[in-house]
Amino acid sequence: MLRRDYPGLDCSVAKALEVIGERWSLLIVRAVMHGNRRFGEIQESLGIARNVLSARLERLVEEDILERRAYQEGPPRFEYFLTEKGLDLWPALIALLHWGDRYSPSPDGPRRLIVHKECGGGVSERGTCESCGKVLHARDARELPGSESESTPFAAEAI
Amino acid sequence: MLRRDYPGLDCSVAKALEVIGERWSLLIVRAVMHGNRRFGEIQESLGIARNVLSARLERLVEEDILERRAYQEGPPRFEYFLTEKGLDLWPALIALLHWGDRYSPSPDGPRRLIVHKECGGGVSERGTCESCGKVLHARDARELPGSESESTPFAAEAI
DNA sequence: GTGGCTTAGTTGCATGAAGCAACTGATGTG
DNA sequence: CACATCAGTTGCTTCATGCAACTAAGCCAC
Repeated sequence: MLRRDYPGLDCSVAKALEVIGERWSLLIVRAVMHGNRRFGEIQESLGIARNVLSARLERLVEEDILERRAYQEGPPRFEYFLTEKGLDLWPALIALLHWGDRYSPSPDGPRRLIVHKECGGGVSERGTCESCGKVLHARDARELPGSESESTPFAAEAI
Repeated sequence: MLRRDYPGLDCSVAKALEVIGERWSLLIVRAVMHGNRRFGEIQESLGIARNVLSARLERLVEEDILERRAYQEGPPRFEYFLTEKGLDLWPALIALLHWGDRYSPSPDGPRRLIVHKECGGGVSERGTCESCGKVLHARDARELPGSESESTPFAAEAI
């Protein structure tokens, strides 16, 4: 990507893309929302090269989108959590997810179903609950297995 | 970016990013929404290298996000317009714009103001009208000058 | 009709990011 | 002691990006 910034552009979309527009960045955020917290988990779930993941995590922590917390001392080991700033990417992710679903659909329907924790209603393209109509945020939603089954807290204890 | 695809990832966000996740792609879509239709206009408004713009436009046309239309024969000249698929990126762009605005604010308030054409109300992070509450789409909104003044049809005649 | 201007690209080259595989370092297990 | 695990780091190759210069095709003025 040569440079990650877009010099001279006074545009909020460009500012956002300077932070999360690099290859893999947004997918890492999504992986963490999905419940992957450790280096190895994220690496495996995305199939990203380890050196690239290392660089991206460092930058995402620098940008205050992820937080790195030690979960043991022995050999120091860390987990990555989303900050508020990171969780606030949820509406953008939901919009992209719906767009991807609409225009590159998988043969067996939506790959994963995001639902409102409280009432179980589907989450619309705009991040609102299709059943109760509430405007949702990252912590209000969780992910259902869809076709694959795995761990499924969409930002459940993401903090 | 080496590869633009994310092989092996069964995720709608990844599918979306395979199409519009390359450096510059989303900014080109935004530039066209903003009213830039010609090669030179887009190039100048973004400061992108001409060969890269050429490659991106070709791909966006291939992916049916932009449509290339001749506006003269003499020396063949073209303009680029958004398709429905391209216009449907609006909610994602709005979400990113708000996120960028919140976390990389410009010193003099929002860089550009997006408003509901019909009633003049502001457009929320979710792409709804803050005044009348309607769920908006690309064609329902337009852009106000903000701090800079320029042409301002946010997808006004984007088709 | 020759030189210059505009528009929309294309070509060639230097740089640097991404991918891959192998390695490190600290620790825990049989 | 040998081996495995986890979280990276290092070295190397390949391909995308950015820059600048060039092409092409018509238009305009003198």
